[in-house]
Amino acid sequence: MIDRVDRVVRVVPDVPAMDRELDYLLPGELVGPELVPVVGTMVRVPLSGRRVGGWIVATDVEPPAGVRLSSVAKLTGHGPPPHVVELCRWAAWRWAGRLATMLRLASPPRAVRRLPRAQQLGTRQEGPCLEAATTDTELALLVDTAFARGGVSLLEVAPTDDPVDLALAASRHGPIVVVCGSVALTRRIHDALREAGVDVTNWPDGWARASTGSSVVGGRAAAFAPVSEPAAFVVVDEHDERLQSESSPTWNAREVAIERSTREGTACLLVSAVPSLEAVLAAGGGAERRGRVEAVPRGRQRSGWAPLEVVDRRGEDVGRTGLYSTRVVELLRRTVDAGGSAACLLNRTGRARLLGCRSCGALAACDRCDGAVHQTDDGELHCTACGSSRPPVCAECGSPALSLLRLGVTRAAEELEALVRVPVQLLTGASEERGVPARVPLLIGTEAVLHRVDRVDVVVFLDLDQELMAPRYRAAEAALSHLMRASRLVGGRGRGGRVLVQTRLPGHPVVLAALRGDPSLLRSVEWSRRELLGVPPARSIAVVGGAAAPEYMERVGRPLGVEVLDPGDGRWVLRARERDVLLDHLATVRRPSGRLRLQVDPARVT
DNA sequence: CGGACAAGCTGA
DNA sequence: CAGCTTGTCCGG
Repeated sequence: MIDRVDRVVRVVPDVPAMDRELDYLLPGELVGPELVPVVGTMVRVPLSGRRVGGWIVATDVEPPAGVRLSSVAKLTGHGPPPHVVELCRWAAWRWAGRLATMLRLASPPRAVRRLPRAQQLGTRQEGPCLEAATTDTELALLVDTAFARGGVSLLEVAPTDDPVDLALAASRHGPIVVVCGSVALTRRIHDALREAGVDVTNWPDGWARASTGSSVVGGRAAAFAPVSEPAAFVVVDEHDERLQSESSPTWNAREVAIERSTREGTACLLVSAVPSLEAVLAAGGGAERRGRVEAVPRGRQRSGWAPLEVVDRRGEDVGRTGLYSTRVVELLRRTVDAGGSAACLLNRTGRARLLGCRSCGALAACDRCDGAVHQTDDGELHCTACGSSRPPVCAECGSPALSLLRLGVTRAAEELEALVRVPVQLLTGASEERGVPARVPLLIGTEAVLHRVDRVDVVVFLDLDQELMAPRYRAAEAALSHLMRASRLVGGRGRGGRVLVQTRLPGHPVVLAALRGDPSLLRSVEWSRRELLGVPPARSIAVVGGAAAPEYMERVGRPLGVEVLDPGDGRWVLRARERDVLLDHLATVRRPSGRLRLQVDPARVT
């Protein structure tokens, strides 16, 4: 053994709340041929009387004077390679999180004592087998252009284009890292690549093999895969909100892939039928917002969008006709009679979101806190604000006769059954059975329908306005992505299916974009709106909440170039035109002890 | 995070 | 004043 002399290493303990780096002696006898300590290696170290896990983040460091160093207790196994540790540092800065949190994401689920031998060159099957699997020349051309140009590319595809074909086309250029928000899709892509003879592993189970040069397919954390020099990072359905973590740090896999490809000089392919503004900007959009968007041929894109029928409800007496216009009832009847299937969408759970008294006209409110109440499936009136429940009678006059002013999907299902006179299946996020429900002629549900159903002939958005006007800054993009998914379900223009929307906003850019099958029609309008509202990606924001928020905000102070908004509800919003200005400042602010919720560029600001 | 230790509350 | 809870500090 060359190195019997104890060295000093710097370790990040796996205690995110600490957020510190500590130095330890590394006894020479721990170092064996299988596991040589480098930056990223996972260790166990003593920390105030106990042992905790951690990561080496620097070797051969000069320890500060006057501290008695403890020794590393154990080398646990391989960890994220040095360049991924650096990426984690960046991500911790980018989303004002702790390094240990990001390192956890990038680490194997179980200790990896030894790495499998790298695949021999030539073991990977290539050539004819793979070429045969990639029959889609238009997608292949799109991918080849992106590779030829390098850097970050946005590939705007049709709703009906299969990400599997795109991944196949990309993997002709070498090992790739595929990141997607949907687990089901992850499996499909992985299986298809393996079928085509690609050496591929899924994240994070195949963590160890990922570091030996194979392709990787996984969920959002796959952006931290321990690969070196892949041919490309491919972010599938880059607009998918599931690519972002809802809890802080609110890191986004698309942004991680973009940063990583820039650092490592590899290509990054952002794929979507409804590109986010973030992707357009990253692909070199600049001020004109056109970006280097590589789109499939216009005709192909258009034909991937289903024919859209817009039912303008402005002229109707909606108070009388309710949720179902005569046109919708007619279409559903005809579809079911012809042996087809239809799905209705209503993004409101329970029986009713808003109720009024039939005798005195009062709006139903909570008798404890005056908050809004909604009627749950069991008929009770439930208050979201204070959590109390009461029987469905008017709080003002005691009358049990309540009218349902805004229906929830449970009640909507009952009405639909009465109108069309066929059994209706209800499907919500709470519905238990996983996977695809039995094929039924008529289905009603929340957004879950779009994710859990494979194919239908007709999709009806009963209340598109609710989605268009939702108080979330991404509402318009989200609504368009729902319409896109609906197009996918009915199979685009060619299969005889259709999508129908009921709306009072027939001229809304989202509706126009879906009608023309051209998502770019939303982009410029949306950009101006984000500018106006001062939200991402036009501005960088940080939402500060939790018990320790006031003290944190005191420490934040009034930094130059950062706007501080105090809505007065114990939460603050920090806003900056220059992202670096905001994040560099946040990086200098010491967190107070206590609960602090810090969300940088969250998907919603509520 | 979790242990150590200090400061504050309670009961006889 | 013991015995317990609550708060604050700090770790190599």
